[in-house]
Amino acid sequence: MAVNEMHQRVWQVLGQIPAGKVVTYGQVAELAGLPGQSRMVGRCLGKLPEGSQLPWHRVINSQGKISLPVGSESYDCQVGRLQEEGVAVINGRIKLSVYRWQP
DNA sequence: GTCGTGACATGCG
DNA sequence: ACGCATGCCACGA
Repeated sequence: MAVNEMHQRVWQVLGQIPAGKVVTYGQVAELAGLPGQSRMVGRCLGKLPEGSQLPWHRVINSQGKISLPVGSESYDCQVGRLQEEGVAVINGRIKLSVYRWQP
């Protein structure tokens, strides 16, 4: 089944994201070889184990915002980590023009 | 086996 | 800038 393989692709892409940078779901999907299937990326992250060690917090939507519900632990965790890595999060928004990782 | 939902993206009004 | 509608695919009820 290719599902497992595409998950692997996604994990690998996440690992390539440098600290202090962020990427959109579409970007990850494209790098993973799944153009247009950004939903799969998001679904994968949701299924991600807690001790996966993958920098899922560097993945945001095309609007430069975090897709998680505001007030949830994941959201808070993501924002905190991003800010620690030097990413400015203003009003829950990130400047993609500055922090977007481009390979 | 069908239906609805989801950590999305893009286009329109 | 914002909300609504459509497309894409996998998964659970």
